[in-house]
Amino acid sequence: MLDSRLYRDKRRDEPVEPLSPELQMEEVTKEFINNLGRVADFFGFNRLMGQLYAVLFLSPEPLTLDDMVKSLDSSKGNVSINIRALERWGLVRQIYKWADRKNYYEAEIDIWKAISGILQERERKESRQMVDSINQSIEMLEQVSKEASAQQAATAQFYLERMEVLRRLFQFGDGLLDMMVRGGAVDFGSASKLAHSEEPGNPNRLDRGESNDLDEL
Amino acid sequence: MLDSRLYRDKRRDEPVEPLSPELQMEEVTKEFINNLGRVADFFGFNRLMGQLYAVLFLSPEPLTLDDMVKSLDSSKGNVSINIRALERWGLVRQIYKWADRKNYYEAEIDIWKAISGILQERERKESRQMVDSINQSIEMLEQVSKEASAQQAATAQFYLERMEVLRRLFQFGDGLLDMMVRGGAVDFGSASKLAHSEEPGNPNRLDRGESNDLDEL
DNA sequence: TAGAACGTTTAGAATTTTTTAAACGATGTA
DNA sequence: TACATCGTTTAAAAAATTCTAAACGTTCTA
Repeated sequence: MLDSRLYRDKRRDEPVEPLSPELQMEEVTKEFINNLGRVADFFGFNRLMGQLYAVLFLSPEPLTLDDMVKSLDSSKGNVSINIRALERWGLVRQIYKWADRKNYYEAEIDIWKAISGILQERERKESRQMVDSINQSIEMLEQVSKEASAQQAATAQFYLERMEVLRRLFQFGDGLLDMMVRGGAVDFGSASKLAHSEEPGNPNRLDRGESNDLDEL
Repeated sequence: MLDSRLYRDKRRDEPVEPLSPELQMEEVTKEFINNLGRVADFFGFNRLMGQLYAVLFLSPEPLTLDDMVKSLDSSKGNVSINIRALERWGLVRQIYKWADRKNYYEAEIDIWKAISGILQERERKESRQMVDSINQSIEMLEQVSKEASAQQAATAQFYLERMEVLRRLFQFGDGLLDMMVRGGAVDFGSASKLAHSEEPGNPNRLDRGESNDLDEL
């Protein structure tokens, strides 16, 4: 898809004629746009969102819709929709210019800020949803294991054990996300113990007030 | 999609007639399968993979292809393909029974083990790819900023600054993944500084040998 | 008031992903 | 040998996602 002379496999050492600076810049830009497109896909957004962010990220000045339509060769409607999605995620912001009806956009360069927001609003939502659902299930299973026949109670008990494993995992994940957003510290030494149901003996404390040992969750 | 009596909105307090233990177990199971399907989707797999894992996760004995086809009401081909994908990711393993031609499958219960593998092989691949590409770009831009006109050199310089920001981010991410896999500790206090180009003054050391301060990457 | 410039919405087209049903090959059994 | 069982492959269908081009409403300008 990418027709790049610069990024091709270096092992075949064909003579690489030097490219003009203009072309080199163009290659760098294209490669970058492609990459962010792929990354966006990977993270559950879509290619165009990544590409739009890339274009803005490499632009010294804010750009208009039509600027972006041109540089990405996409349609105006598509760009309009996706740029607004980027805005909602805090990855892009709008700039207003005096006496200019056009909307200008620029990339949020403090990426960590944007990522924190995404983690908080998207990933944590997911983990909480899972934990909540599992907790409800556990409640129900405890009910069942009392009321039901021995046979059923045994199954319920089995479910309970398994559910508990997953609950720990997702709570671990949620704790991790929380630390990422709030700037705490996390020790993954405990993560490998997630599958086992023993109580944590002595949690490994870290040396900052903000830290959090995930075993305790 | 889910026709659940138990998980419906509790705020409308219609009288909830008690369900039989059988039905309760069924509800719990369905809810769980649905949830893992959604989660799998969220993480870039697909719904069926999550559902298959869920079914195996809640089964005391290993199951055959046809067992899973029945409990998920999917086609054999589809299950075959997706169960093998799960196998490749280390989320499911095959069990052989003597004098039985059928293949039996069971879930990997030590989930953290499986997740580590995924992080190592999928997410880290992504981050490394990005870092490598950016590094190549930076090299090229440094070239350009020497050879080119003042005008072009200025643009190259601008690109360089922006690229550096992203390089830091993805290296941070890669370091984080590495710590997750290897069981180290990570301090997210430094993450918020990612966007700024100042050198880290005094890295916050953590109290275990395995720890790693991401500023230093 | 007419028309241009701009961003959004929308209906449908194009593309990608997921699913199915049937064909197939391999292995076992009567 | 004939037949049944089992898992994989495959071609096509179905579903979901992404994209486009045109219509539209607003706002500004001549």
